[in-house]
Amino acid sequence: MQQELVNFLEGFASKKSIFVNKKVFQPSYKPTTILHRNDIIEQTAKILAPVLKLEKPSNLFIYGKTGTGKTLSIKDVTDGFSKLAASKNIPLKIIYINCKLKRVSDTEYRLIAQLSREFGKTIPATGLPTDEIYKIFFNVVEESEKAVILVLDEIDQLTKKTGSEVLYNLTRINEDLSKSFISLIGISNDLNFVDTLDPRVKSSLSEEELLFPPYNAFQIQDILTERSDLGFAKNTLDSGVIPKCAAYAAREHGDARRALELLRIAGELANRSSSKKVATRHVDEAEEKIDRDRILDAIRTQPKQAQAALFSIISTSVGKQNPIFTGAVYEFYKEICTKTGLRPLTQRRLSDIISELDMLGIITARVISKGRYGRTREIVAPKTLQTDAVRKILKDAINL
DNA sequence: GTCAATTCACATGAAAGAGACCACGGTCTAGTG
DNA sequence: CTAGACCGTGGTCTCTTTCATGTGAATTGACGA
Repeated sequence: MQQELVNFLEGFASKKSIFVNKKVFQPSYKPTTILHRNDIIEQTAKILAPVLKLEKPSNLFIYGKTGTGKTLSIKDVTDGFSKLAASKNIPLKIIYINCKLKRVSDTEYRLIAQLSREFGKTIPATGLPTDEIYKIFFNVVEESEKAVILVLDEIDQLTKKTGSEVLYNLTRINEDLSKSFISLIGISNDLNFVDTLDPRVKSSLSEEELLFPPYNAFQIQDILTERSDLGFAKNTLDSGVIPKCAAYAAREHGDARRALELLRIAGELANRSSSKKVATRHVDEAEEKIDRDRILDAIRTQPKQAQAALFSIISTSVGKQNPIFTGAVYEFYKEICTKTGLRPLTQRRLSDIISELDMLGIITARVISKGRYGRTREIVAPKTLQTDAVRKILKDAINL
């Protein structure tokens, strides 16, 4: 190892870290007190209360933007109920499922299979007819008298992919159950989600609704202060740091998760640059780094075809002032494919890939009409992507 | 000059196909007592 | 006789292709002033 590096590492090891407990900044960390959510937690608990008398509570629908404490608050409430039920011997089963998890619970089959697994059944990942799975699930619920509360986080992801069929079946399953019942709690980031639902599902799912408002800058400051007292060593934060993180996050619709991440990265950057304190400039750097990392990560994890498409986009737009269009990208893309031996996709598919890349925030693409000269997507690759480093990553990825 | 019709270059939708997984049940095979 | 290997069938899931339809404004061309 190079002497320089050794020196650095020695210095690094002997120096005191700014952090005393990094875990408190992780999204999975569960604080003992949840700030600024008391009233909502109380309401939720009241709605669910009948379950303790083995009466079916109303289905509950919860919405609010990301990082507004939805998941955290609900988990807090349900944990409370679980404990209470356990101490009073109430047969209550609370199942929390995140519908976004790929290959676990993002389709009808997988969701029901996952539910059955929660009851201790072993279900193959695929291979059985869907109604078979429903039967298994039904039987295991009906096996003994019990109350089931089903929390479906990111429920919008589920219906986006599979339609509202599943939800309809789940809300209706109570009609056939005699000993037990299932209450649904749906959580969604998408405020308009309910309106896109099938009306039958809509009315039964949202018997009760709760909205999690975004945190304002002061509330985020409270949260950050609380966490940093736990996570950072004493007197390692410049006074402006927390307000700045809070301000950034409040601007992005009050996302507390993001604020915490920002603070953590800023701390890490300060650590690495071996300064004794976290300064506001570290926050700026952190903001930039998060952005960059997110995009690079997204690029790296894309499937090959998408990478080839992105490479075509970047290559065609490099050195050009004007935005480029789908047709040009597709021409270039076909060339790339013949060069690399990749099977070229149809333009139809490429069009979808481009809009997917846009959704991921990697590029900007919007549909414009050029009148007589047709209708197409105007694609802009940000300057930060038009670097040799990015192109190299992509080139390697598609073996060019 | 005005206005509706036309036209371009794709976008967008729906449906269906291909191929990878997988479970299940039946048949065959080889090893065991 | 039996455990395990080996099909064939039928199911899900993801990624694509195929076919069909939609779309917004620049351009065109007819019309009237």
